[in-house]
Amino acid sequence: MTLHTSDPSHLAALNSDASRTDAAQVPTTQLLASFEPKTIEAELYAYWESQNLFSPAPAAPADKSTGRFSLVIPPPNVTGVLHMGHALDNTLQDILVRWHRMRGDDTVWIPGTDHAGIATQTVVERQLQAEGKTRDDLGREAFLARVYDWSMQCKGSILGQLKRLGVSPDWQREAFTLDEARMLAVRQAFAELYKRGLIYRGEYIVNWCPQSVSAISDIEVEYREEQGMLYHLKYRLADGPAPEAAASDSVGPYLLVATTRPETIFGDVAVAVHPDDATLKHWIGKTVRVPLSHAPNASADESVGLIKVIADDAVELGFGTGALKITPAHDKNDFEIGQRHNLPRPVILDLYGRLANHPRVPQALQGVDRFEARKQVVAMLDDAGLLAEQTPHKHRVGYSQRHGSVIEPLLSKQWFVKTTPLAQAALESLKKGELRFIPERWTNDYTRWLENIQDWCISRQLWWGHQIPAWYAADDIYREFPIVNVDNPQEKPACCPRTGSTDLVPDPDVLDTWFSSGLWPMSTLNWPQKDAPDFHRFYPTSVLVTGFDIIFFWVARMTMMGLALTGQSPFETVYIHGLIRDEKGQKMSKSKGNTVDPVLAIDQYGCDGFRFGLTSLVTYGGQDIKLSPAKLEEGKLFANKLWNAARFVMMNLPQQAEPLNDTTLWALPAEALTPLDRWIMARYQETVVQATQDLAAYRFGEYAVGVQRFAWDAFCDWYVEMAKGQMRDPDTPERGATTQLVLRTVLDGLLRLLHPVMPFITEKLWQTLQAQWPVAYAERATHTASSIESISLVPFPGATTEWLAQHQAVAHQTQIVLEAVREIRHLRQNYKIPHATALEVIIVAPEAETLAALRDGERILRHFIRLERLMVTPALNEKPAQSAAGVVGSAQIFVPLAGLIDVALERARLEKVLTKAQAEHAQLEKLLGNAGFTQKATDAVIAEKQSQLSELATQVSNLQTQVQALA
RNA sequence: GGGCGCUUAGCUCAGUUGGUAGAGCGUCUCCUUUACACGGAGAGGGUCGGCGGUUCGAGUCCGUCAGCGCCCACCA
Repeated sequence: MTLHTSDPSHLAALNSDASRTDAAQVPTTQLLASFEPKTIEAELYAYWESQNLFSPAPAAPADKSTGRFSLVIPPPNVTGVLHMGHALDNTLQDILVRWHRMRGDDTVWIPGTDHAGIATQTVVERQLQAEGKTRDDLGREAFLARVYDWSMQCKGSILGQLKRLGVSPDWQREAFTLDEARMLAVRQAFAELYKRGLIYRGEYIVNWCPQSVSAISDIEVEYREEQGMLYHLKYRLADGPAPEAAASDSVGPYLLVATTRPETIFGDVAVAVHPDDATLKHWIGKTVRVPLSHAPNASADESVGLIKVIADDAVELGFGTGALKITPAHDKNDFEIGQRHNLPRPVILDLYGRLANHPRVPQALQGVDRFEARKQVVAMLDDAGLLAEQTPHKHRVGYSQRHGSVIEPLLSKQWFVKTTPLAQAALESLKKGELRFIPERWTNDYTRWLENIQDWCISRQLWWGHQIPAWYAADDIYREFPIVNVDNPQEKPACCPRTGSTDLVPDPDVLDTWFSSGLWPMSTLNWPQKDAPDFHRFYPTSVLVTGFDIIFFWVARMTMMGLALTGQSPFETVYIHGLIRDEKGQKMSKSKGNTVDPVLAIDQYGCDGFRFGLTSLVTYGGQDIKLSPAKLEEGKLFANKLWNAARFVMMNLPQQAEPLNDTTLWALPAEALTPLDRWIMARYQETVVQATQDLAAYRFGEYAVGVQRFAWDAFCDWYVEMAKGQMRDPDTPERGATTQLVLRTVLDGLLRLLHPVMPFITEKLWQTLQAQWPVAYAERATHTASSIESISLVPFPGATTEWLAQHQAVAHQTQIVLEAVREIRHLRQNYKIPHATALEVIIVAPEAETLAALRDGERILRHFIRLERLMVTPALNEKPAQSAAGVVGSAQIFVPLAGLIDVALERARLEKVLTKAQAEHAQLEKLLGNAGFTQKATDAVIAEKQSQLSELATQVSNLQTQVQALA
């Protein structure tokens, strides 16, 4: 079947095919005997997209009672590849979105991609490198054009992969963190925060990545424990003997200073000791000489190497030598100490991580890479007799998360966000209950981080990104006086307010990618554009679905920015799922080579099977997920099962033009229904209730597994099997039509229950069923007035609680019949009675209700068990001899097998069952005899225990009789 | 140094207001019955990591110990 985008209904084709078919011959026989996902996925997705099925109605519904559901996608990197984390994240979002859409909520899910500043720029720079060029060769404009082109090229690929997942975001609203609309938001946000003093420019220690030649933020640094060296260096008293003249340990006095980074000694401006350090106290105020400061260096000032010993309690007593060298430009802690003591801060490393051409640095070392310099400095120190000791030392080294290069703390002038007030607002909002985490425990991590937050360095010395909307007068060559057009952020400022100069140059730096990501829930809804209807209609969003790894990077930044700029938390709920790991529980990573490509998995298991398998692994506690192919395989098998169940139903349904109302079945009088009809209907209703509760509580795994159990166990294994009998029994032809009604109605509900997690197969089966015998729904999803025929737009099943209340007891009684079937099957298997042998079965049920249920269920028993003779009686004068026996509730089952059974074997088996029943009985008796229990337990619990006790008592006595009969 | 998570059947894991345990896979047995062998029927298998406490009652709450994993933190 070909789909034409202009064809309003692809069902039309289906219907017309069907109408040409002979009425007796149903079109569904065209469905293949096994489900082949590939044949339907692309076709249906194209159909959905062409019909704009994922877009909400043009305007918000006037009816205020309609629910609202909005969420934004965590935007994948535009040049990235879809991984399993995306697959899980987006599947869960899609489940929510499809569910809410079916419920008729005003639903939108906004898709998009992230420009991923450093990551993307790096890749393109590598491409250039391969061509023997640098970004400077191209120039800023040409380079950006090239990155942009490449990004757009990649975007199609990642979005295409996303579509393979069958997700249903509103593609009409697709956004990109670096597009025009998002740029408006970034500039507005920057200007507003700047105006309020929440963004500032200043010179501080930043994490410098010498490889990307840019600053990065604190959380982009990853610390690894490493085995390094701790060097003890001799800082001689300045007025002691001339140092380099006599390189020997005997020359003193000197102060021993411990450091892991001897190459930074040239940036030393002091040595600090703790004011209470008894052994070193007397050094305070003395002047010492920085080692090697006399190394040949023509330009060196004689006084340069002379530094003071100061007191500061940031020095940890008892660590190392007790003396700390202070290098304010190359260590955060030293920077702070330097500030307190008003010390200079010479920068002795350049932007590429080499020792700089600085007068303090010996000429021989200038331009030498930091790690090479370290080796050379150590050698020089050793030669000069200034290295007292070197010991192995474990310490943490910062690496760029992105590049893997060692991060250099470096004094640098950058833009920062003053985060403390923003974090404070976020914490208050949390306290007021405007935001909640699921699972709740993530609240702690979020809170702790916000409480200890550091200012956020947002400028990057890159080209790919949002250029910082600040300018400088052309003659302000050190960029000391930024000019931000706070009142008209989208425009370049007219002139410098200080000098009136109109010759302005833009700040060359760009913003951290997370700055624009932090605005995502607002910017995608077109904040701050005038009259942005989406913003008013969908902000704040309902839920954010993401992994815990970006709570700090992204979630916290969004809440801070959202609260600061709109006064509202950008979302009400944050649902945090676990990480997908490989089968051994290891994190998936490209370098380990243990990644699973979701697209390949979809090819292998089918999208629905893949989604189902993945979802069934999701736990409420948000545990990490070990991805096992077996689970995906199970999903695939389930899809196949569903497909075949539907095939069976369709093979047994008439071709009918007159629509069936979805309420018809539930209005039938009880007499029109068989016990198993009522049983499956009750089980269906229970499943609807449970599935709805699970989805509402974000229990994705329970939802999926719960519906699966109903589908497979209840519907397929019991009802469909019984339906065969009900439809083919010549004695009760009237049952056939009712059974068809049950099959059609329950299957329809089942498909709708599963649609959120298995969109393709349910759509295909639903459409095919509709073509054969349409169902008309009492309520229709309200989010669109369109007449598109899709399961996405019909209501998610609602429970008919009155019906359930009325029939539950009967359904429960029928359960006993099914248990009897199981017990008899068990006896047959236990005695290895061939399947072909018809059995004689005697059931003794003294209890009226059970007796009635078993008598009503005779057809069920006869259908599932090959019976020669069946007797259901309240009492028996004489116990059947030579019988296999069993108990179900208060009833006894006998299968006389004269001469066939092994008396000893049966007796042993029964005794085992008896022992178990007796033990349980004894425990219950003890419990009920315990005054503490009867006084404190609730009535309901006591009543339940009492009924269990009486049933067990009956079973015990029955079993005892049976055992005796075999004596 | 703080904080968090996990430890339940051979394997992978559920188990949300405490009422003596469940699923899937695997194992064993049987069945090609006209939706599906990508299937059906049945069986076996657990002192819920150790110890202690609260309680009439604990896999479930508290304490403690052990093992595994993760996050955060300026000991040079």
